Amino acid sequence: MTSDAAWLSPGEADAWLDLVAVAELLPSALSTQLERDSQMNFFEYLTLAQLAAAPNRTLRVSQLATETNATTARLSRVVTRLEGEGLVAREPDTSDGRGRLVRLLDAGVERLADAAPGHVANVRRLFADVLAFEEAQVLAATCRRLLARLDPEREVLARTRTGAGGRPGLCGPPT
Amino acid sequence: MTSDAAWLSPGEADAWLDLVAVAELLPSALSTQLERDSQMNFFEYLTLAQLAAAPNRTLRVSQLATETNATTARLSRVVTRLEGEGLVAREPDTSDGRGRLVRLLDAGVERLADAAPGHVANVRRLFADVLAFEEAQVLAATCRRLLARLDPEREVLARTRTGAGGRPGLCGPPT
DNA sequence: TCCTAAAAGTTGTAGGTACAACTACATACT
DNA sequence: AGTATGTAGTTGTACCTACAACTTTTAGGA
Repeated sequence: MTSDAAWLSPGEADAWLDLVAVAELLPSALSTQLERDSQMNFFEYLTLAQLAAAPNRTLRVSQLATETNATTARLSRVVTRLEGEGLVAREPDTSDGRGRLVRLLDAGVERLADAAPGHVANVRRLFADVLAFEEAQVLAATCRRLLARLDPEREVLARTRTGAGGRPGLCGPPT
Repeated sequence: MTSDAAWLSPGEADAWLDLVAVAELLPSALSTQLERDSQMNFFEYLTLAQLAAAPNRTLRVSQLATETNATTARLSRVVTRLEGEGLVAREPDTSDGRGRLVRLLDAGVERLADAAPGHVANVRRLFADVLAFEEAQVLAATCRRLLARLDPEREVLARTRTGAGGRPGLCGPPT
């Protein structure tokens, strides 16, 4: 929007590096806490949380992938892990034989509920308690503009039913 | 700053998830382009770029680590890789026998110069061309507040000599 | 119906990263 | 000097993820 010169201006470059630093440090900060306190990484937490928010606690692999910002390959491996711990189950998709459904089991709900308080406290410490509400909203709006470039399909596929379950694991305990 | 309730408000949670999505997608988007076009990942690019900006193209391992938002363990492995490709060299630190210096070699400068146009074009596409300058500055200010929590030592250690070399590889070609 | 093209998942393989343990050196204190 | 404590960096090990190839199923024509 500013110019289309070959290089970045110093101001742009500094801003860019600040964003890159956050992107680099944030995921590991989340996973570190969860691995220490709850024997799971952040991606697994997000997977369980998205399933908990889904109707019938069930989601197609591909839909779960878009909601967790991952590829189906990555998700397949994670589901295998979670399945091995008895937290989720795979079921056939009767409406389309290619797909498979992933369902959150009671043990998974329990595991999410156990992990949630510590995780949310961490999110408050790293994010919610640092920014004023207004500031967080401005940040989110900017992030959504970036996401339109980072993952154009996101607009189309995801957010169809977002927030339906009240975001268990963030806004409240999983039911 | 807003409240210290146990859970997040829906507005906070949505904002949080937008930031998390950016943090998840941004690094891989950068690495994908660099691996395709220049046979290096984003972390390696950043390492070379920070060295290029350093006086005498030389930095201590620990300082290079803070400037790339990494641990020394991770950096040690990356330096070994870059050394194997003849892009950097390790030298003893005469002022402190514990430390080691990493110096960017001419081949490394060349490699960075080759990779820079494609990478910067990607940064423009994903970031600089998406946001107005003002918007990017606001984003950066917010990121810096988050970084204060994510990495408290950052304030102390880094940014001592930041920008000294004009950010080669972002604001211009490496000299 | 048959055949081709596309979509959904899964997995072999390779490579990067984290944690913790370890070596080597420096600093402080007695 | 001599010892204890801390710092800088490296590496063994285990785990996670990416890419690409592959299987299965669906959808769209000829």
